[in-house]
Amino acid sequence: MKLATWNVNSLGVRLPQVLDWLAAQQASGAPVDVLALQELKLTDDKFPADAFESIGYHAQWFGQKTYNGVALLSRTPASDIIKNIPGFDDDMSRVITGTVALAGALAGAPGVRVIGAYFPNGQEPGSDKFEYKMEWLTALRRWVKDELAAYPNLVLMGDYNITFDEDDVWDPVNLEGTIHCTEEERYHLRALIALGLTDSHRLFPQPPKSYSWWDYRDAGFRRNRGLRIDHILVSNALKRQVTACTIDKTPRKNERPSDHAPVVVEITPGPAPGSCE
DNA sequence: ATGTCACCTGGTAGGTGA
Repeated sequence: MKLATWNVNSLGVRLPQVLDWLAAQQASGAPVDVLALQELKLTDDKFPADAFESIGYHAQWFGQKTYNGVALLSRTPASDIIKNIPGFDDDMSRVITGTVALAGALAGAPGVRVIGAYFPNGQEPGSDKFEYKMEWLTALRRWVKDELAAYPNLVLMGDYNITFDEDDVWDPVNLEGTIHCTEEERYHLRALIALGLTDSHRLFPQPPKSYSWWDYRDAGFRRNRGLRIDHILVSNALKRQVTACTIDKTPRKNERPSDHAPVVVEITPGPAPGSCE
């Protein structure tokens, strides 16, 4: 089972690239089962559900004019949809959650709870937007704790706008303490991990200087001046079944690319707990 | 050393957010 997250920086602009990418994955023999999209930048009435349906995907979406906006695409329908963080009043569309069947699992096995999220950017430490980011992170953690208790198979993926540590930063010395790299943000990221989640990326050997975002300015991608801010966190129940995690830089080489690359995990259901190996 | 993109409003650019 393949799950992915991609901040497309305007689905209106990037739709052809998303369709192409999904088709290429399909052609490779390992189609994406679930894709979380961020920064749709379009209202719900403009969401191209037909285009996704025509290539075999169900969609759930939560749009917003100009900014934000998230969606979940899945090859089987998602159920129990939640938009944003329950109990946290927010006028931005940042989170969409649903349950999908665990492909390859035995019939009747519990599905996977998938949370797709576009974390606040935060602009700069000390700003109002940074304060909002901190409050949002606190609310997210409180809610994810409850979701984990209800759904042991859980994936939290999206654009976190936070690096874990210097390995996620192209210039850790000069960017220390700047947005995406502050101790306050990283505290919240570690606190999510402490709920019982694992960073899929670090379960496997990865190329050095692996990033998921490169600034459009200053030829950031060509010079690999990037940050790893897009993450796929998996619950402990799923961790043993994660068999791969990669950042696919291919779409970043397109004409008019998003500034983010998709991050992809493979989950291969093992034997049911208690069964003989 | 330098270097962007997308979207809005309200216009034939400027502002905002990232």
